[in-house]
Amino acid sequence: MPDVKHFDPDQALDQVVELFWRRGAASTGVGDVVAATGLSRSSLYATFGGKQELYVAALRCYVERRSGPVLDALATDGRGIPAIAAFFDQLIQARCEGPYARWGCMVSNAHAGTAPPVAADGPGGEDAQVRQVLEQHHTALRGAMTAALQAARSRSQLRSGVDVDTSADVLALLAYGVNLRSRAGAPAADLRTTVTAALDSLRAPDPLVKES
Amino acid sequence: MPDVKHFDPDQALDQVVELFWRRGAASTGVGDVVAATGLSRSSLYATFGGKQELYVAALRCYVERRSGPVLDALATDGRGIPAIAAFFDQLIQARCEGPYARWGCMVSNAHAGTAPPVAADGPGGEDAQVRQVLEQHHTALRGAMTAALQAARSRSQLRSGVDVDTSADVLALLAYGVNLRSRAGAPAADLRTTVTAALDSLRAPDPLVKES
DNA sequence: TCTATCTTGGAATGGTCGTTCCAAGATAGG
DNA sequence: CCTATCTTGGAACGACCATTCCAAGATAGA
Repeated sequence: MPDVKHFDPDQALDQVVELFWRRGAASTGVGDVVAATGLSRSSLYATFGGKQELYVAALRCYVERRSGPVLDALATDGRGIPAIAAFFDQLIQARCEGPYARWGCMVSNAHAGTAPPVAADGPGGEDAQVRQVLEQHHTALRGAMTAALQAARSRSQLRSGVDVDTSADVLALLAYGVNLRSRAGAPAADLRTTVTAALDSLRAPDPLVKES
Repeated sequence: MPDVKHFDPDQALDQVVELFWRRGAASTGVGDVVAATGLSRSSLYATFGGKQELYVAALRCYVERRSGPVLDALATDGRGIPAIAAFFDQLIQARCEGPYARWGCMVSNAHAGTAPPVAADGPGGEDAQVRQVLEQHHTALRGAMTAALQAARSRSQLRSGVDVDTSADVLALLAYGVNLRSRAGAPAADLRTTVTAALDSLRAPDPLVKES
């Protein structure tokens, strides 16, 4: 009997993601969302709730549809260190060129744009859901790095003494740094040099087949 | 003949720094600044100009008075890797405990809270001054890391094959990651383990004095 | 086709934003 | 003490904010 929605919420959410990703939650008004999606305020509020819920939905959408596939690819890629290098190459390219150049990572941006977790800030805290998504994403990132490093270990690509778990943490923090600096305009070449150095520090030296 | 200011602008700026540092520029209103400093709007605007100029002044103040001394200490400390380890220890402690716990780093936060540098965004861009401070701080951070690593090299603390400049970049990006993750609530112990692993990957292995 | 039910456009609301303005207060050279 | 000049408190302003509301439109089962 009832009427049906005149738009696709998933597609609308994709546009909202791009807004919040580029400009951040605090600097983006509901009016901007209305203008970008073409929806009316009524549909927006009926479908997603208020601005905060819309932001959380967009952040979840980013994690699931943008980060998720890339991290899954890294986690299941069995090549080891080359897979990690490819991941960072792809990351730096996306952060510095193309339609999302200089937008950073929506999750990294959210780290800085979300209120700090103060004590006695029970699950009622407005940003508690945001922090939960941040934690979920961090776990996924760490997990993907760990899997890739385990593959590297099993292929004897790792220098002796390299610990897989803590090295995964180092690479994860490095990714946050890349995301942050790319948003400020860091040259892609610099970022590439830096992550290459980090990966080289994990790699086992070539079994000296050639020397010059 | 004229009247003289009834307050100390430098001290007021310190309070403003704490506001913008904790809550970010977009989420902090001029009313909040008035409440925190006790100044009137008139004095505020007469002394610092509008909100954006006030934020830039606060960011510069943070870089000069908070980051500056710590980076200088790192750059002139001649101990090498122990100096870098001490720097990160101090950083993580400040980021996770005490009065500024979970505030992150104001500069790192600014990376995410500032509009991306779009093309044809001449020096008139509103956030151009912010990005300039970001770049200045990044250069100082890199420089301090480089100096410390050079000290480490001259003390033969570095593994052979470690490049000082690119390793400095890696450590700088790592610091951004620490700042970001600490704001989201990352445990200090985890961060410490991670940076220790990163430093270990640079360190030359102990001249096997003992084996077990 | 009729109608109950949902959606949609857009006006309206109360609050907050950054900024301006001015009368009253404070200062220090004359 | 006087007064030119700056500072201060706080009211006032228009723009914008997130949110609500309602009449008009669209839908699909009966």
